[in-house]
Amino acid sequence: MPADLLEGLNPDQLAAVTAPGSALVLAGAGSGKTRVLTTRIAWLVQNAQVSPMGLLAVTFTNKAAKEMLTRLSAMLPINTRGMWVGTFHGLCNRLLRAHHRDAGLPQLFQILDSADQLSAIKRLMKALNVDTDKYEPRKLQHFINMNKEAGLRADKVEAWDPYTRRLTELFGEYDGQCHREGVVDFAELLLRSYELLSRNALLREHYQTRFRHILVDEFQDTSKLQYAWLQLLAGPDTTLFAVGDDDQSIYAFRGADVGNMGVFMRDLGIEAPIKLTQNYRSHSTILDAANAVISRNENRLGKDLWTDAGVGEQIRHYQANDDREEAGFVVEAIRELYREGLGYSDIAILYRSNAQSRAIEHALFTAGLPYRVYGGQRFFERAEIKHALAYMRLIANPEDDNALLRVVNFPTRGVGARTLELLDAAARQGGMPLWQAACAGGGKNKGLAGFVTLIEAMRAEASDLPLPEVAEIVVERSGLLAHYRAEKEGESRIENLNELTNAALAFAQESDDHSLTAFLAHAALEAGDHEAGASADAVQLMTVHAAKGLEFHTVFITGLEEGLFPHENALSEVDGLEEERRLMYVALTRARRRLFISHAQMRMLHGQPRYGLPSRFLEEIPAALVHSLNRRPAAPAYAAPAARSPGVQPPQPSRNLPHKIGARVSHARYGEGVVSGYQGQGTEAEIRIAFPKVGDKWFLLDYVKLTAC
DNA sequence: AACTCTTTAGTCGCG
DNA sequence: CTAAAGAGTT
Repeated sequence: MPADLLEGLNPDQLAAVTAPGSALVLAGAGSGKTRVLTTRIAWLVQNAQVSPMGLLAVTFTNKAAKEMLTRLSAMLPINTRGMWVGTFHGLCNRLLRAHHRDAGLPQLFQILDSADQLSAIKRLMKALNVDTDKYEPRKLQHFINMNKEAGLRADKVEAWDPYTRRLTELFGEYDGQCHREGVVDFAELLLRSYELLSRNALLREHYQTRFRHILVDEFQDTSKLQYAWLQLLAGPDTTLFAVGDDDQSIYAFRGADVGNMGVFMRDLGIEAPIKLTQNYRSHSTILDAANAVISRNENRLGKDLWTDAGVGEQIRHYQANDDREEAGFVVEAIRELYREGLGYSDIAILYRSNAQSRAIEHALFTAGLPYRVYGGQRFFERAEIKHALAYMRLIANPEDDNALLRVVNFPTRGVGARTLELLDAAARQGGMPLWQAACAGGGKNKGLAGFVTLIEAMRAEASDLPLPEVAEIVVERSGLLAHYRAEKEGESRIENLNELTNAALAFAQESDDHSLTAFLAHAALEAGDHEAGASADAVQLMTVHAAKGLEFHTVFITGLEEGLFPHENALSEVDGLEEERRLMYVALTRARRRLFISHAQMRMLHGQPRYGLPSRFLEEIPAALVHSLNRRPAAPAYAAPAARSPGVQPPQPSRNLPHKIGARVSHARYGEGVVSGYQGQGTEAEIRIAFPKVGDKWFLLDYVKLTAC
């Protein structure tokens, strides 16, 4: 009954769920966003008689898509089969597989993840004899992806200077190589399916009539291209329902464009967004702090979170002398919380950058407290798994040069650099893939011939077997298992290889397409949460970015120092500070009940001491909401460095000059020298040292390691 | 081909 | 400092 469905919704949530036309929902942190989204889908099916076939819901992460489906099947008796629910990339993949001919792709096109893409780019640059000092592969990768995300192919990029012109040329060459090899990178999935829909009117109209309702989660994270893609899918009679929070937009650096929210309202003639401001997560002290901080931003649609859950505890602030002491404080506080009966997994420790986790991990480890660090290497990105997948890719398509190069000599079988050089030359001469060249001239090199035989044998053996057995055969026959058995530290790698069989098994059960290609696409699109011990009771360590969407009883926000949080690199970017502030807003709103914030006056960063002022975000939290845990009111935070280098004018307050001009210092490579000057600001700051033998040298102050002598 | 030494770079990171 | 990639050596 629909009545049940809508029970317990607040008036704003109800308005969102039952919105008659297109709507933009401004959903604050903890305001029941996912519930609104799933309830609306259920309501559309039950009440508005919309067929599941006519629904498309798109999210950013596989996790969110999965959760939506799980909740939905709990709400609805009917099956969710006909619905299109998934990530942008997942849905584009689906579209391109279904219409691969129209999209100009081979039926079994492979998906390159970012690492694959980078190695493809390196290979291309090598083949074209590009100077990789002048044109860095990573830069080119970024250039390509940024342009594709803006919807631009190489022939559409406007390049005014020779450097950009060359990059654009290489972009074109790269797309040519991808086309020849039948591979598609992540950005290409989107661009290609956008182009498919925009060129093919028949196809476009088919989907436009099919999808009556399109729902978008985390709309503030959509890029320009993703928005354009959505517009193509939405026909004149399609209702669009977008949910997002401009205050939680923290992914501008990877193409997200909050401006889409305003554009969306204008395009669809929406007068005002539906605002969900009642928060069901935190006490009001936490929300007041978050509201106060975010209110300093100028570019926002504007909303304040509120709750009827009560005031709650004050926020606790701790000022540490250094990062070790900060970590020690966190450990002590956690012990206390545990004694009070809190589970470890109810506690999260957040930091701005990954490098900060080391000190905290060390303290937790020494104290014997269980912890789990989020966002390490993902399952399908581990070297041994990528090796196994490369063999599987070769079974599916031996002309996959990327895959061949990855494993042609792994485990080693006597195919060295020289052999590869010859192979490459032969392939280029004949204008064919490496595999064909290897087959043709295979007799010359014993190892290479063995490789060809091996792959062919594996292909033959695997042809009629179910997916999990194919995985098993690949792992065994390729010699990977034997190789890692012989290795001293190969234990966990062998476990992972066995886990691959499990992953294939799980995939075969969940998906209705059991093909090898489908599994490979799955591996590329879902880097995988196959992590061991994920369910254990452990303190959760993660970056603020990784914490988005999660909530914890108790949250520690560490490293609240100028230059770190807000990060100095962000300050030089347009709207950088506002994005950092949104990041702080996300961090604050993760806490349900108890919030600790801390900063250190000194911290070791890249092996160098760094003195930081307390973050401005600390001052932006109203003092009445904060309780200081330092016995004495903290001394001015910036006393130590000034005292350390008397007489030296710091170029900026957040850095001290570690050595006086004229001081004798020692450098690991050049030996002893005399400090002769400074220049530059921020990360550019350099120190000049006169060495007796090599003369004057400039070093970046951030990285150089010097000892006084 | 395997191993070791040197060099380099370092914000955040979904698919 | 540290991890990873590249260069150089045996």
